Amino acid sequence: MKAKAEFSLGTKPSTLADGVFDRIRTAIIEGELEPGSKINEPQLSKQYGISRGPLREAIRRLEGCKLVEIKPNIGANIVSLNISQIIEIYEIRESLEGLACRLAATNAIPDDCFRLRELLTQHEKQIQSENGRIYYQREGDLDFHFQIVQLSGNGRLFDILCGELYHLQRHISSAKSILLDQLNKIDKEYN
Amino acid sequence: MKAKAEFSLGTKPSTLADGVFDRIRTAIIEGELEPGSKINEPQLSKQYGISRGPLREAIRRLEGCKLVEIKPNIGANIVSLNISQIIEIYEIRESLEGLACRLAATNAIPDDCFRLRELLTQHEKQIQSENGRIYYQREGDLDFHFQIVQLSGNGRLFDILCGELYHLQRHISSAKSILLDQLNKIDKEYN
DNA sequence: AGTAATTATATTGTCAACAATTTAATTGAT
DNA sequence: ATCAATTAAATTGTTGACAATATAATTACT
Repeated sequence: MKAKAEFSLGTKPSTLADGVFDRIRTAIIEGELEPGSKINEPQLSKQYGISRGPLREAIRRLEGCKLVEIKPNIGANIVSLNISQIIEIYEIRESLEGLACRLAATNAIPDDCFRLRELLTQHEKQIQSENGRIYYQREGDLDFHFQIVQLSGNGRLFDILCGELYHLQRHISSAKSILLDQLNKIDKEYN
Repeated sequence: MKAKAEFSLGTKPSTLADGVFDRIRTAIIEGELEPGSKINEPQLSKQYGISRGPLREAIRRLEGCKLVEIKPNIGANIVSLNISQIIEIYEIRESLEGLACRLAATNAIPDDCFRLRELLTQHEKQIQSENGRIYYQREGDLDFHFQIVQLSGNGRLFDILCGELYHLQRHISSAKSILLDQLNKIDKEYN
């Protein structure tokens, strides 16, 4: 009887906390929120037009993805990885993607192999056309790995790699490209 | 000037959310909260004497550890693993503990090796005395693995194994022992 | 009686206000 | 002027109330 149902098409109805979680996550991954910077709850809640309650829940979910670090009574900071921490991630990827490949190899049917090969050639083309520069910071790089992990059939492996490590990977990449941009600017100024 | 500082010794002052997170986590791991059961926020908040705000944050942290699963507008359930999911965890442990061993082997100094050996003999004794029954459901089982992961020097590896997989491991073990207890009871009734 | 619709209850989601703590600014002393 | 102590501001932590949604119970109908 009531006048509701304004939305109807494609808009997922999940909670505010989940929605803002997604938005902040991409903001972190894209480098929009600077690594190491502090999260200001009043500011962010105003920016996203929600209350601090759901925002704090979103931050706790981000903590679960290892994208922010929360210190009691002090606040949350966007994660910032030093070189040794990046190496740590690569060590784990090295191990887990080996596992993923092994499992995928036993699961894949011919059609899967075909699509993988197709993806590879497609990526190759992209690398050639962009001279390899932009490619690695976009999601494209991880597509191939992503597919293999999915073929492994191990859901938890998927969670760890695709739900955590790959995000950090992209976070690193964008942080790296931002640094490169800054270096380029400095170069220009001093020329 | 004010009369405060009632606590003084050993009581960590962190937030309510963190405290209740710890308590619920051990409750889950110990099997006190039945796998698959629903989390009732009003009930739990009353039980732990806190408001629903920090409780919800604790639940979100538990989600990060993969100990509960949250469905929007429905609620959180204690995680319940079927056999194939347990196998998934073992596959990952197999891979990551291999990595941990490799790294630990390059880092360990003679003293570390000595302590590891000591731990092993100690565990062996415990297994003999308890006939191997109680041992595996206690933390003791994971001590040795825990030490090796620490020696690996890879902090993120530590997080994944000790912060998530080992907890689930203990969760599984206690769930298993509870099932065994129930079977024993049934056996007795029918004797 | 069985099932669909409707009402009632309970639970989750969200908000705004208050308390506690930390950080910044100000004051005062050496 | 420098540094410590004190006050002020801002931020985090917590709570209780209200809105929205889902579950349970009741009623009405075939």
